[in-house]
Amino acid sequence: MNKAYRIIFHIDLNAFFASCEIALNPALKDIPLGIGGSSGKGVLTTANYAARKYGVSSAMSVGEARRLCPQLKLLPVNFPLYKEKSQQFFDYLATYTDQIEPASIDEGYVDMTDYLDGKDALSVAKKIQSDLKRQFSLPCSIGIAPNRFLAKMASDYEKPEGITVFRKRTVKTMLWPMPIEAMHGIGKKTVPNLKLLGIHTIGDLATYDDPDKLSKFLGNSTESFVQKAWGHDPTPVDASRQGSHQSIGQSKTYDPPLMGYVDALNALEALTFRVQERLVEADLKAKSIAVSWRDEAFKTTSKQFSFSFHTDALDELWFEAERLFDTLFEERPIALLSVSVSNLEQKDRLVTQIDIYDVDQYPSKHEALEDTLSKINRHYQKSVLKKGTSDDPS
DNA sequence: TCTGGGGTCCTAGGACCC
DNA sequence: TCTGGGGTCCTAGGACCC
Repeated sequence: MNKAYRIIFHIDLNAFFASCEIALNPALKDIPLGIGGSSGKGVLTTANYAARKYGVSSAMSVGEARRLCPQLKLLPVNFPLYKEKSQQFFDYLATYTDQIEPASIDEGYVDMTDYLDGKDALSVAKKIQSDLKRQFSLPCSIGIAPNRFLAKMASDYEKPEGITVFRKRTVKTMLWPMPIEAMHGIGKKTVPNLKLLGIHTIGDLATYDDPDKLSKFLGNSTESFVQKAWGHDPTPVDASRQGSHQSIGQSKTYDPPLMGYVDALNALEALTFRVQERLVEADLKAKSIAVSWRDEAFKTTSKQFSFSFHTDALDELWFEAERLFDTLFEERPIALLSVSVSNLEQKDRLVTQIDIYDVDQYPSKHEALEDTLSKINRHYQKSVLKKGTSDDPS
């Protein structure tokens, strides 16, 4: 960990959901395949490369995909399968080093510096690529570079199944000619703004001479974007992020939209239930909960509440979810509902703050629970009452 | 061609504290 | 009667990513 020069791999599984389906059923390999939207609505999460030849891509609506490729085969999302394949992928990487930072279900940064220790990076990358294909039927692209940003850009350079090395000294010849929209972190809202400044390539961004104008569009991140355009990225691979969460959320699109309060509340309950389940599975407790909904014009409204404590209790989460929803509810169609918890803490790292009850004091666990619930309810009524009067001008 | 479901991080204003 | 400067936390919304 003390070498000045680091060698980072960014490994990206190609057309991941589709590749998982093909691993399960190899006959699908050469058939144009889309994952998601199998109800005939919605968008595709993934398209395999046979479908991409027709211009079909991820996030495309099923209608348009069908228009481009009428024979497209659609499969529903099989998330448990993808989780399993993802686990195989990261377990395999762990045979090299523990310096792995997952970036999503199908990609990760790996600091290979210590492992390589003089070995040829390109040969190792080739072995990783062929092992993943042979053992798990997972095709991938690999970027090799001295930092995370360059490694990410390198893995994008050739897809599918490419291996690309980005060096500091090739930044001007390989990175700079790339269009600005290819830069990781620059999205479709920012691109037109940058083009207005005459910035069309990553090189244009690197050499732009008016940082004040830039920061109008890039804010506090201006410096870091410009540094990245020069091939600099000091952010280390952070292995502690393995399996960690900043938030856990469940959302669902309703088509047709939900119309009434009761239907919406039922839907909200199901979402809250799942969130709580996942929270418990992850051994976490949350301090904040948020409810949001989207109307038919795609406008999203949200409301959030922070407890004075961390919790994973369904009654507490549901009480707040429902209350938040009540303050948001309007008699209008609801196209999407979402419940999410954040401000998470590992359960075993939390000290029990209040000893609410001592089971031994009570004749039965049931009575203990009843008493606790009524305490909690009183607590909530008080806090709601307080909140209700806080706008009072007196 | 209308727009899934899972996330992360940033921004800006306000409350509150010292 | 007017009112600094620094810091933290909270909230709503938005950009971006896969």
